[in-house]
Amino acid sequence: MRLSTRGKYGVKAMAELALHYGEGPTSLKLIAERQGLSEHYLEQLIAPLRKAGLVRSLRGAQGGYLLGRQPATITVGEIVRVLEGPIAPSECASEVRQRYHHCGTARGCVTRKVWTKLRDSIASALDSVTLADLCKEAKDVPKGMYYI
Amino acid sequence: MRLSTRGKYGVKAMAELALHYGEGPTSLKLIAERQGLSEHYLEQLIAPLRKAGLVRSLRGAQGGYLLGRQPATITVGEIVRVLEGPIAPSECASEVRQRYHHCGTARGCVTRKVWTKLRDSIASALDSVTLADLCKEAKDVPKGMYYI
DNA sequence: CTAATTCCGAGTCTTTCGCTCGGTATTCGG
DNA sequence: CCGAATACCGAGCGAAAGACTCGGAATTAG
Repeated sequence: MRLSTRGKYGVKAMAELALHYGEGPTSLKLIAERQGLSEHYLEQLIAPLRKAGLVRSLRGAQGGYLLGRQPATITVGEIVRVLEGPIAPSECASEVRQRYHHCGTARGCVTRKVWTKLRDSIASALDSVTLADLCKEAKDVPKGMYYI
Repeated sequence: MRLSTRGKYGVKAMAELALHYGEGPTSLKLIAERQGLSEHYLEQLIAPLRKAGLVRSLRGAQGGYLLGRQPATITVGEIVRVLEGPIAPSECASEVRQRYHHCGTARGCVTRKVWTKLRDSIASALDSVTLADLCKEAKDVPKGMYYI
């Protein structure tokens, strides 16, 4: 039940963009620095985000990235799905319909319902938080703090 | 956001035991057959379940495994935690307190709150389903069905 | 023109998954 | 008492995923 770094870093990067929404483009270098991430690795993550329209890019010097939409309209769930694929604790409970997926269980899959419930629970948790929400919280967080 | 096979198979195996609760021990071989799993692999999963007291074992011929407690008192969350460790979408949001975990973010970790919310959401979904619940559902499920 | 960027594809090292295998200890049925 | 059935144990292993790194091409502000 771990999120990979793709999802985690992706949300961090998007949050960074949200924090500077309306201030012009932010370069990857700056995002990476401010969030403590590898710039080269971030490159790989931002590409799909751009293709999905969640960010816009400006090339060349003084270029960088901008949010594709307003912070309040972008949810964490959307970002995670772009970077990690459909939410699915188990194959048989994917948001994307699996055709002819067979559990290989003689009596039918007893556990499928739990995973479906879990999937919905995850999705609704992630879909209920927007980048705007993250920004609001960010103001309460002191700088350079250690989290325990 | 995928559960590994450890969690999935573990819950299946436990459900199998629950379905035959009160009928004497069930051998691994039988569990594996009925749920379509590898017997050898199941061995590895049942060991920690036994150590955690979720199952009891009887050695020797005609031996096998029994639920350690009544089906209604064993939750899916408990099983998953035994087999996959503490629920934690991100290190910084583990159920088990991480001491001195640092996010490496200049302005403090903006995203931690979402992951904590997500963690709680996952935990409550998994903790709200017991083996008894799975058994109740199992009766509605026709045999050998393909799930789409 | 040049420096700062985005964009792209390939390569690499490590860890985790998902098993398999071989053997030992224990216990029941006959 | 013997043998078959079972639980128990530890090692090993191939494939896949994860988490990056690297080098270079295209683009654009100044």
